[in-house]
Amino acid sequence: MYRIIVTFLLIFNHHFGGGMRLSKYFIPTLREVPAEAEVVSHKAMLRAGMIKKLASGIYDYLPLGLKAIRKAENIIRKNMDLSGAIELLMPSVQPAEMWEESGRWSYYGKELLRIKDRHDRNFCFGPTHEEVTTDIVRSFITSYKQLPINLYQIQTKFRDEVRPRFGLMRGREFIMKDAYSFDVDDAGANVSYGKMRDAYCRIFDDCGLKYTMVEADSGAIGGSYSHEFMVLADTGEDTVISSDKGGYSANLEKAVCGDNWDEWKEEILPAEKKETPNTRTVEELAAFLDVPVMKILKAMIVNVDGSFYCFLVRGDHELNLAKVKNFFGAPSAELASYDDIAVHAEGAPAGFIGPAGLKLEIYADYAVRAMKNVVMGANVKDLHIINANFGRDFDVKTFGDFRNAIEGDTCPVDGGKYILTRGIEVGHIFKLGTKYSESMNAVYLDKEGKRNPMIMGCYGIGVTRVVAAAIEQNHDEKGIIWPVQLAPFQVVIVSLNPNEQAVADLSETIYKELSGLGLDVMYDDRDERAGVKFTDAELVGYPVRVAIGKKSLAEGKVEVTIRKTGETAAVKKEDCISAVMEMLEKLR
RNA sequence: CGGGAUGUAGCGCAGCUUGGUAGCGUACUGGUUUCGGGAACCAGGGGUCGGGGGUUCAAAUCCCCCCAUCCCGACCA
Repeated sequence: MYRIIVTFLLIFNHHFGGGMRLSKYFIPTLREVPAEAEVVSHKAMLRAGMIKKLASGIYDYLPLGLKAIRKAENIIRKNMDLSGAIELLMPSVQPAEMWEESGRWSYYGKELLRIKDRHDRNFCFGPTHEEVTTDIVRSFITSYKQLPINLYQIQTKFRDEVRPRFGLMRGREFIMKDAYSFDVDDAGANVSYGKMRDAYCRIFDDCGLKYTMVEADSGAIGGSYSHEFMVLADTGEDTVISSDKGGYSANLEKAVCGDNWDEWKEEILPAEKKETPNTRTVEELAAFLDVPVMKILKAMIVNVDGSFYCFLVRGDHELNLAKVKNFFGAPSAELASYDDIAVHAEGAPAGFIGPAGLKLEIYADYAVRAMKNVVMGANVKDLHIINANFGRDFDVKTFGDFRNAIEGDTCPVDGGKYILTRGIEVGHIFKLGTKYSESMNAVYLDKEGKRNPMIMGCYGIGVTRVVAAAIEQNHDEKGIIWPVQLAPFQVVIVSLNPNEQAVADLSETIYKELSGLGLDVMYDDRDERAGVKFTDAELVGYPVRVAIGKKSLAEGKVEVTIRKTGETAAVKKEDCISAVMEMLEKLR
């Protein structure tokens, strides 16, 4: 019996925790930051010896980095399994046929890394796995009785990003958890979606991260919905819009702007032409005329899938092309090129375009309707019209929500004021509908024996990005401050005088006891000076540090320190284990 | 893809203008002392100066081409 328990403990430790001696481990910390790193998490991961760059956007995961990645993966795996999703593993290299079938071989641009095998057949390195999953499901699932099903994997992906940057934050090769659900009908798909939403909340809670779930743009794929999970960090690449009343949050592309403007209380003035040489930007124009930027009517010519329209927004607002695209239900919308402007703007160069006299349909943002006595382009170089007014001087076909929200806007959902924060997109869940099931013929027979396409959802988490985001959110000038749940090692034992027998013995004892409890313990037994060990410990970011040295040991004590707060307690050596456990508990 | 910059020892940098035997800091190896907050001294090892071509008696340095890496932009006229 005893032997069985011991065996179990050994296995348990091997899989779920255990100790490591730093003298026998591999954490190549750097004293100086490689010049290539710009953002906090990138610098910290390089300095802490977690990653090494192999090529642009492609990194080695060194042991410490891999440990953190595995922690995140295990939290994700546990919650995915709990939600009823089933893990499998699909190939990273995929045949072009799959992608031709779904129509994405030509649609997907240069981000898709295409490769050929020795027989000159086309393959790609998978940036995502809708096609492959759909192929599996259509091969084996034919009846409503086998549905719903949700399959997921944790796999290395490759996207040949235009501009990889910020280390693991936007790499080309990265690790992703992706899940795909298949349902018999819309209601079922909504249930599957809800389960994933709940699982994602649990995952990011379990990771110990501060995050928010926001409504996201669902893009051109179906009229369904989508949510993003954002880890909040000042250094985030994305803007999160939320109402200060807490009733709404969304990303910038999606965040709704209301038709809730009061008309400006101004007397209507006669329109007048003004020479405005070299005022290409709104700021230059406003400065030249000495009027506020918001009095300027910004006119832009937009190429919506080959058709051209003019869009008007207030000078201090920005046009949101995603909203334009969705308004027309078009696959693409972009600002017109200079050549196209020359054709469609009556010869006026960019900067002097105005709605009056254009042979294009004019659309305007809601905020424009409230404007009075505006400055607009005269469609002639170096000429603007001041005191122009809607109805008298220009017309608009339709007003709509066509702009980016800004701080202080009134939220049309709950009436609060918009607040902008920065976030890092770590998860995205998506109701796909039948896009892939229809193009790839993933159908099932219902109770009546009729063929129906399955309703799909897809759900992604950037595992490596979660790790980077955790650092971005939790660090100080000394280094990383791991949330306990993601920490590669929860505790470090720093032996300050490894050559003193008493110190070495006690370090050894405490090390064995803590690792015996299933904790991930790093024992810094190196023959290094105290300063080196402390600095490394802070850089690597162990949540709890136990310092054992002859000075405090002379009084029978050791020091236990919390990385996050710097809080240190000198505890009796007998109480060390319980003090560590207590601190770890407090940090969870 | 456009603009800017950089490439010299593992890492951080100088040298380049004005061509003439490749340097500093740190890291690394050996030794002595030290060692509870990145130790001191002594002695060492380590370089296709991103690659190719050109000019020259002579190129890290000047010229041309290429490559790589980073930053900014590629939506606000």
